[in-house]
Amino acid sequence: MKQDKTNFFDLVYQVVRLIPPGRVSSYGAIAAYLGSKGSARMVGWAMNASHQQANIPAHRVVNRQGLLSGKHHFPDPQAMQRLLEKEGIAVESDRVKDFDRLFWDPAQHLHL
DNA sequence: TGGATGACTTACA
DNA sequence: TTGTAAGCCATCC
Repeated sequence: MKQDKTNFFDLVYQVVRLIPPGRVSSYGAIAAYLGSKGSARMVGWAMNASHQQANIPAHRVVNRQGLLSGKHHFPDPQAMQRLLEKEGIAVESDRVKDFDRLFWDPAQHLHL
């Protein structure tokens, strides 16, 4: 692809794609991995564009509180929770249970 | 060019 | 604990 606009999205896609099944990550963690800690909003923005991208498990990306803040942006709000539960992630009240335990930090696993 | 928006985060009361 | 305010950077009009 061209990517002449920015590779920021592409970087986000790669990180999200690297999230292993049964694990979740946060916008801030991805943003921090990309080098812009305060650009957590951009990660969400990139996720918005990820809908046109394949193999982007956006359902594994939640906010710092473990809330499925992006579920409303899915074709079906319940699809996100269903996918998470299908991978073995417990979801309670739109919130990931044991989020601290299931949290997957890209900078930590990618050995940045 | 500039203001407004956004799937966030942190800090303070 | 919950609510409000500011910061952050890229995109859109």
